[in-house]
Amino acid sequence: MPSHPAFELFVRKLCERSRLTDDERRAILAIDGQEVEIPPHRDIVRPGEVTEFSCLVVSGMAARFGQLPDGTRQITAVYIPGDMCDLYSLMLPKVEWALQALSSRLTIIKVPHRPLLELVRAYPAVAEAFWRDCVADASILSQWVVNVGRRDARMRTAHLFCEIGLRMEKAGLGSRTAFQLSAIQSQLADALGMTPVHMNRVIRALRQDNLLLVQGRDVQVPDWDALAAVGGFDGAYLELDDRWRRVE
Amino acid sequence: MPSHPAFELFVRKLCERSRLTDDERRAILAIDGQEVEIPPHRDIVRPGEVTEFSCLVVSGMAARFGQLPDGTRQITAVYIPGDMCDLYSLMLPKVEWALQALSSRLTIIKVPHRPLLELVRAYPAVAEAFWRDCVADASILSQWVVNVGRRDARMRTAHLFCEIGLRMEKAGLGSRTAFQLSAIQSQLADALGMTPVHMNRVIRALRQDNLLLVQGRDVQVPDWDALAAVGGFDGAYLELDDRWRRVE
DNA sequence: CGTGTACTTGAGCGTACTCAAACATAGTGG
DNA sequence: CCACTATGTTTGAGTACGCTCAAGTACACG
Repeated sequence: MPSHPAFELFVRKLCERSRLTDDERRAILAIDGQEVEIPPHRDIVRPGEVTEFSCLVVSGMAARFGQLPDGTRQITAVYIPGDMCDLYSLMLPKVEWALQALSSRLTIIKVPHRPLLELVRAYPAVAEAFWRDCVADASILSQWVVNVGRRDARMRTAHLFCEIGLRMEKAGLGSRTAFQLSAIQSQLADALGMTPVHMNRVIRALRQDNLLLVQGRDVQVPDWDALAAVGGFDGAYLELDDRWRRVE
Repeated sequence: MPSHPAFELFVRKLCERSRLTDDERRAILAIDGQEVEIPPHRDIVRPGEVTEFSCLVVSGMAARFGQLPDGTRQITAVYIPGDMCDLYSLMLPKVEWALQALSSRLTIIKVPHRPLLELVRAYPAVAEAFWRDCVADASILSQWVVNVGRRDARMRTAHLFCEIGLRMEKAGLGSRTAFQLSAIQSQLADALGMTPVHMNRVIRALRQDNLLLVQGRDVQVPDWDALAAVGGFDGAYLELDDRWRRVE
């Protein structure tokens, strides 16, 4: 019986960073959960909640965000198919952020914590692989702070599109120069710490410079190196290759 | 033979979030490393480097930061005594950030990865405790993004001082209303994504409102609740209590 | 007593914000 | 087939927060 494609994608990503035996891989693929469709604007998990599952993205995109008392939101992570959102919660089930659909159509698999915990306790190598996945997520988060804190709106935007493009390409969902982005401008603004109006102007400016063409879902990058230069982008932080992984 | 106080502090922090047996605690305390003093403005680790140790802060403060091509810096984490900086690097030895002294006097213990790895492989509960520590660090990082992305300079500053105060108090290094901060204004500016000049004005304004008194190393908070209100601070994200930790 | 480091203050400017409205586009029901 | 509605994008005008450049002050240290 073939396992779910999203799990295959997830395991493939893990194996890019960690060395897993066939046995361990099979053990991960044996896990399953409830596949659900999430309507837009509804929280999958809410801040302060104690969760009992992590979410594997099947199709569409999800985002993790923090919220201020006045309702202002800041997206702190974007998840694409094959990403296990909130793997963190396996170690700290009380989450301090919200998880929401970014796209109008999001399908996820709710993976219960219990079998995941049994898995990491049976296979230490899997525990390390999951831990490493969390660390890679934190590496992206760290870059996000730099992005929001020290780059201007134009650089920030270019940087985000480079990151998402590269991640989509690595996941086999289009190329870095042409992919589907299921997020509207005001959500991008929430990710980059700016207002929707200004977001619009920046995207427009990038389009006029022929650096970035966003039309509805479709994103096209005529000259990727140029966009990367504008964003000061260096993809090393994504930790997507295993050249320097510990192998002992 | 008594172990180093910094290790005691580290283990105490771990135990606030994770359940460890005496045996496991002793195993962690048995680790040691080289104690070194780090002069200011010198990197402990540099981006792109492959590290072979993590750093346990003994005294003073350290910071992790990202750097832009033009040399602009953004601090993404602040570490106080008892914190194991860069525990991340145990899983991903090639680091994408720099680690530097924040204070003029920083003493750390360079803890080699090898014994740490042997430890986590011998004691799965220790691996989980370390993993959980990384997740808590990421929780702080996530809040940092919200702080820099969506709060104005005044809120941001108040929030940072609330966070550091609370962490210092929990570590037994002063109270949230009176502690020693070994960072200069331009470093605070690097942490909050603003210029040193503006940082100065904001601190000054907070002082005039009798919310925050910073004088040299000394930080005093006349009315902590008021400062927390200004910063919209809720300490839950620090994950410093174990009420909701998984105990199974 | 000179030098270096950190802090303080001032003036002018620009990026990004706010408020507001117009314009697409797609879906829905009469 | 055309209002009608909802959602998202685009544009304009005015404002302000935080930046830059620049100078001056306080204090520690050799």
